[in-house]
Amino acid sequence: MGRVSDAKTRLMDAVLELLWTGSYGSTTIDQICDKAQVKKGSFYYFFESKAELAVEAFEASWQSKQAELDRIFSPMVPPLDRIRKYCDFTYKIQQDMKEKYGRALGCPQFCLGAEVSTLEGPLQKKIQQILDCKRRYLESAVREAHAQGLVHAPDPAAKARMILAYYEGLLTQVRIQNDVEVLRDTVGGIFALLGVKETEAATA
Amino acid sequence: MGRVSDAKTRLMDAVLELLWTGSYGSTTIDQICDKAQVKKGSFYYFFESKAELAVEAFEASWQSKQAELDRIFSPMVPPLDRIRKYCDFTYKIQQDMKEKYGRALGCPQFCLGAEVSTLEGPLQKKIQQILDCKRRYLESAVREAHAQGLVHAPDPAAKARMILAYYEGLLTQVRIQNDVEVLRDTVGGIFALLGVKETEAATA
DNA sequence: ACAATAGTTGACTATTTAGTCGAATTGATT
DNA sequence: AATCAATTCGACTAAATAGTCAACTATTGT
Repeated sequence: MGRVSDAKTRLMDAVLELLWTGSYGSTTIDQICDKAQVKKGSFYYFFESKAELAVEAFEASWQSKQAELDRIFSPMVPPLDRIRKYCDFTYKIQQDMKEKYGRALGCPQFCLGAEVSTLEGPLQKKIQQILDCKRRYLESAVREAHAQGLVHAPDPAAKARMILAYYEGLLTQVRIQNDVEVLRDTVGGIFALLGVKETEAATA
Repeated sequence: MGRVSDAKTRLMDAVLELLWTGSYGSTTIDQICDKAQVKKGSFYYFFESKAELAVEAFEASWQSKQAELDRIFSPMVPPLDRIRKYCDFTYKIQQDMKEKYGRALGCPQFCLGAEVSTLEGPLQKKIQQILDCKRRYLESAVREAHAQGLVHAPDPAAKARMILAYYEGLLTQVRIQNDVEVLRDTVGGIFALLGVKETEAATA
């Protein structure tokens, strides 16, 4: 019983947007409440701190993102095509955000991770966990590509780490330079890291 | 005439340390003043804001870093060796910082850039400028490696951007995971991006 | 020695931000 | 339609942070 509300969801949406378009440090609880149209009393009814809200918000948004990644990294798709699709997907998101906010925004997890990683605590843990998930998607694709003889990658986990570093590094450059075109040849770089032969790379 | 002081330098040292071990948003003017042993009145005597201090501090620290980079990227050194030396240099710094602060810290410019890039303004400009400088060091090495037939890189600027993305991405992972060993095979990844032949890579 | 200048100080105000609480309201359940 | 848990609200306090200023001090050049 009792009344129902989507205020919690609104708060989570608001914090995600504010963190992405700004930063953790620059985002205040008042700002979050304003954007979510929720009074501060209600904020503290649902969450005990900005950090706790951020953890729940990232967790929830990651859940829905995973659904898309499951499609992109489907075992039904040839492994190198998964990577191509992933790059296209990312590029589109960045374009949309630039359209929507007038600014390229990069990767929310990676940026937040860089900002809060010296604090320790549940938020930093959650970020680490999400980034590790991303790596494992890549790892599975690399492993299969290796098994199929498309690349030489006896240690797929290590290769995936390299790819993720490159990929997140590019996205952060996109944010810093406010230029989506930095992503232009993401796939090229990843394939170079994998040592994909030109002939394989050309295959659509 | 008048009295002399190194308070300005102390403030710049303090802010660099606080930004690196923490973040821009988490660093307050009071904290900076405490660490530098300078009273707030003096802070505002020298600087008009945290942002202005940060710009001057990054500029100064970059000046001294450039001296080291000029040595590492000396035209007297074979181009691929420059890259090797640069990676070693970076690895040592990260180790020292982990030793000193009990934490791996990554790249101060890149982390700060990711954090403040949506603000626009002189600080973000300064960061962009420094990162572009780094890219040009790499670019010159890539260009020469290409000229010497060590790699195929008809567009050295683009290759340098890729390398920088990978390199900064790794450093940020170092920070997020608090693990310097992520840098273990930095050179390997860079050479893969460059398409260095195994035989060339082996050359010491 | 002393004037001029560069730097220092602490005590102050103003503003922003976090966090609290009790009373009011709403809507699902019975 | 009565109940009551879930939620909302606003007005509050407390704390942290930014920023100001006039008086003070030390150093340097003449």
